[in-house]
Amino acid sequence: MFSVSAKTQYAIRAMSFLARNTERVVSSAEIAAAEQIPAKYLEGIMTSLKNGGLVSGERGKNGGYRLLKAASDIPMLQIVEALDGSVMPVNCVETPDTCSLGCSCMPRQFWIGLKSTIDDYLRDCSLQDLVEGATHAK
Amino acid sequence: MFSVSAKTQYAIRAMSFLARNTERVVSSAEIAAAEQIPAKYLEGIMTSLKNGGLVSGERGKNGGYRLLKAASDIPMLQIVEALDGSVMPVNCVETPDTCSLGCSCMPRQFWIGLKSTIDDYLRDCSLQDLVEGATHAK
DNA sequence: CTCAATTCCTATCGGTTTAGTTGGAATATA
DNA sequence: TATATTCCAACTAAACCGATAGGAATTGAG
Ligand code: FES
Ligand code: FES
Repeated sequence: MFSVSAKTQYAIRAMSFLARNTERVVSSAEIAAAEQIPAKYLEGIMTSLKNGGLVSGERGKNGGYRLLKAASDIPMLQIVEALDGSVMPVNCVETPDTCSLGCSCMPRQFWIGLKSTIDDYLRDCSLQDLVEGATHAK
Repeated sequence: MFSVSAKTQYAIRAMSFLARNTERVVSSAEIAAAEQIPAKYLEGIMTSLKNGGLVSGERGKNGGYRLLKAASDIPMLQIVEALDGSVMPVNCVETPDTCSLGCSCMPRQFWIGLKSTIDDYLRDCSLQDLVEGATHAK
């Protein structure tokens, strides 16, 4: 339960690779090779990261990607949301009318609390923290 | 992302119904009607809850289910795990050799931290808390 | 200008999971 | 015996996921 998609895991590895190579532009193919990610699959992931405002994509020969911000300014939450959308235990957290038992039923607060707990954890950890291995030392 | 299955949501509603009717034995059909859950589907869910040691199932006419413990002694985590298995962001949290980049790579600690954050939240909230609506007031 | 390297877009595919149904066996009560 | 119930197993339709395929658009190098 609550499993993280392969896509998101790939994205994190790719981002961490970029964080370790900030001085240059890195091609999707190079990342794929280094991090053992299916090359064609990674292309789509990189586009999502770009659309999420996390990396810049430079097309054409010698093109590639680079981080748009310092790794310490990139909360893990942002990476996760760029790929899988926002953390959302149940639909009715955002749209209460989705619940078949009517708006704001009992469990709703419980899910809202869970969402904010997860969000907080993911927000408090930056890409830099992850790269340094200090992921849980807040 | 991190969405909760319909099965688990149904299970929680069913459990909360039982928590509000502790004095008697309640049939699966009655729960289904009250909580608007597909009756036949709920049967399977109730069996899982029974196998998880949360409810007792009494067969035959006038049979049904009841909570095996006081609602205040049932952490939400236990309900969730009875249905969807344990909270597990990525495989390698349990089995490190699953990681294609070798054991205990960088992101691993990050996922372990996330898992324990989620587990803690789900453990600290009891079925009783949920029924009372005091889900996040720890 | 041409070629190669690259991002970017769209479609498709096989596999797995999920939500739900069907049908019925076992069990208990009256 | 009839009925209400849990319990068990197979099945289905739809959605989702990881991955692949093919190619258009863009850019730099020669
Ligand atoms: S408002 Fe979400 S379960 Fe009712
Ligand atoms: S040990 Fe899990 S991603 Fe490497």
